[in-house]
Amino acid sequence: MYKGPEVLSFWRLALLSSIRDNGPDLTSRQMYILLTIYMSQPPHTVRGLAAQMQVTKPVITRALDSMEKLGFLKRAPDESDKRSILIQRTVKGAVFLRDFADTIEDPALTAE
Amino acid sequence: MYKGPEVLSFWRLALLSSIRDNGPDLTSRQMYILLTIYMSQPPHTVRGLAAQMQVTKPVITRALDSMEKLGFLKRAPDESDKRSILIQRTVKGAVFLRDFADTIEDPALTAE
DNA sequence: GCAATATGTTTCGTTGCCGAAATGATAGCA
DNA sequence: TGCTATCATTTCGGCAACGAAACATATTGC
Repeated sequence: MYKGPEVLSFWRLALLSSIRDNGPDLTSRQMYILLTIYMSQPPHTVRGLAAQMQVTKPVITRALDSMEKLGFLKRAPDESDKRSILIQRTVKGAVFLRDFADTIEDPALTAE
Repeated sequence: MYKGPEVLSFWRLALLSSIRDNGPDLTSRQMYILLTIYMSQPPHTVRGLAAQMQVTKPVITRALDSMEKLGFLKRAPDESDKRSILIQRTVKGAVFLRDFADTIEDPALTAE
């Protein structure tokens, strides 16, 4: 585990790599949602994410809109409760996260 | 060093803590600038940061405006070249970063 | 001294996110 | 059947960020 100044150093270099990477720059909330979809067990719903993050549901809806437009995830109807939707992964989203992990893990990849 | 999925897990939990923290939510660029001011040797100038981050100068100017308004840093004139400014630390900025480090280091701090 | 260059800021128009409130659709319950 | 609650979305006005270009000021070089 990183401790003290180390964690800030890591965070700083990771940010720099990601800033220079010229990919779509997601907000913290968008990034957290994306990571959750890919790293945590389904099902994922708007209300579930909103509760977890302690934000309102429109925040989730809008973040999903943005990332669905990018092709990083997709919505699917929940047949057992038609008020709900299920948020699902896409290949493009998986690739994006894989690249992101590589980028922040090894800052040299985007060094000048 | 974190590797593979680990780095994403760490990043995800750190984001969640920071989202729930109810502090000012800085953009990636703002956060990187702030970390640089506090962790890297002065002098720090607009042009220097812009070059480092590979962004345009207005991006830096506006980020400095935001964070100066928050009291996280201050501008000081460079007497040796009056076209330049020097970006300096503040107590409030140091406290913010210290809290941020604590928060992302120990997600339990903001657990429900 | 004066044109060319460099620094940081401001302006312009655009885009995107925010919270709060209202809406449409579905489900639960009596 | 109706009433209420829940889920997600949309709307509204406001705020903040973006890139590109123009700007004011200061410095450099001929």
